[in-house]
Amino acid sequence: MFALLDGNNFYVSCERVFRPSLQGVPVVVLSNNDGCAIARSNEAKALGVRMGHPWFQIRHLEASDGLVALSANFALYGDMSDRMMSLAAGLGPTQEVYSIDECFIGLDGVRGDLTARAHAVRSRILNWLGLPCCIGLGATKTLAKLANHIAKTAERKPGSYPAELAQVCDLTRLSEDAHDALLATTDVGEVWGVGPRIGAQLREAGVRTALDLARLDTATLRGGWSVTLERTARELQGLSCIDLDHAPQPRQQIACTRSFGQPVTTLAPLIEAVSEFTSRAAVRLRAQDSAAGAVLVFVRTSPFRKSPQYSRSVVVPLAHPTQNTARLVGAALHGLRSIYQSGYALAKAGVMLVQLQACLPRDAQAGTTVGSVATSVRQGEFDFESLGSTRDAGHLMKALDEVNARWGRGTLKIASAQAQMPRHDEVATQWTGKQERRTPGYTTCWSEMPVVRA
DNA sequence: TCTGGGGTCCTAGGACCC
DNA sequence: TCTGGGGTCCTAGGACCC
Repeated sequence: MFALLDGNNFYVSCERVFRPSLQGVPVVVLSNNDGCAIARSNEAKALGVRMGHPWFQIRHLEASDGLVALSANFALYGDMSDRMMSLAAGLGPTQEVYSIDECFIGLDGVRGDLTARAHAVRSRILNWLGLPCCIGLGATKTLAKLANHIAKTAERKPGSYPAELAQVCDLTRLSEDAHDALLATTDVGEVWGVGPRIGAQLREAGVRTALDLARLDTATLRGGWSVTLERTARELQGLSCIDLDHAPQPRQQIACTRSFGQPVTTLAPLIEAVSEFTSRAAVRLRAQDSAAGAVLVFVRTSPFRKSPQYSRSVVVPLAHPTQNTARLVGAALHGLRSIYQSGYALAKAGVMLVQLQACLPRDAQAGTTVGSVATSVRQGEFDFESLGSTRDAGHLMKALDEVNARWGRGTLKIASAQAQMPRHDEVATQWTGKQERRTPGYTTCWSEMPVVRA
């Protein structure tokens, strides 16, 4: 048996904790570059603002309806998330943090009234942190997700579901008939694992509700769709197929990509941006103690513009897997130069560290054999391993990460990119995304902490 | 004028092998 | 005109998630 706890309109709720005047007001939080709405208060949803709605299409609501838009403050949301997850963990013995605003809790072995327990945890999170959340309980993860959807919808749209299911919905307490009746009033597209495409296909085939999907037979599911959807249908029937993942594996790839604040037409700002993206990805690479076997770089124009389109990517293999920022940046810039072409208004670039593997012991890492060099030369791989001593680089990276953790990101930077060009402020501001509505780092920056006056 | 970022899994099809 | 069968591995693309 599982619970799914999910923060309501999470980013907006985090902002409201520190600006109570935003309660009851339509609020959206915008994505990087102030591009799209990625979180919406209930009032903003009522105005018709969709998830991912481009800001330029809804900004007129600022004047007409008092819509407030804020730039995303991920440092704040991450910190508030850590606090919420700590309190959520009190619900049961095992926890899977599924995303920044939700977690699954394994409830096996928990005695007593689980519904009451869920209400208590929900109240604690609201009282101690100021964050509203909803909790769903079900026999499987998919049913817990569905229960959470019902708990949220019952709260937000009175009359859509029985009022007693608002905030905390425990499907395991219901009779079979009541359980089925709820599934029969839930659109199939609300089921976890059913997206827009599969949802449309299912409706086309006459499968309109969660109950319809639960009752589809195996042959139809495998023939018409995939094992993934079959698993989802089993889970809806109460047969647990997806385990709690309380010890997540290291990531298989690490990406850092950004849209630019303004179109970029020259190489210099690209070099700076790609160096920065690679450095950020490398920090996360070392945090999970992995090494990358290759670096992917891409640049592209905006698909929304009529101007000439250009989109290229390249994978640069490394002679040896590494977690050294200098080598990763070297590979990334090598790739960038190979795909860069002047004459285009580039809107976005990114770096992905791929072919990740667990870091080798230091001794094995330091060894470069004649045979491996010969192989890499023959295969045309670029040997960035020769850029510096591996043994010293490990200590250097550790120092780099510690200094930046202590004094803030960017205190120490790789100079390789900047050394090749004069430093002009306009170079940086060209690729840096817009963040015109950022709130303070209330809980993550000493100088921006809220001040309470008696 | 202005349209996010970061992941995972599954499958089909091509390359290659015998 | 006529062109096997079976297997593995890899990759690109599609679909999903938040």
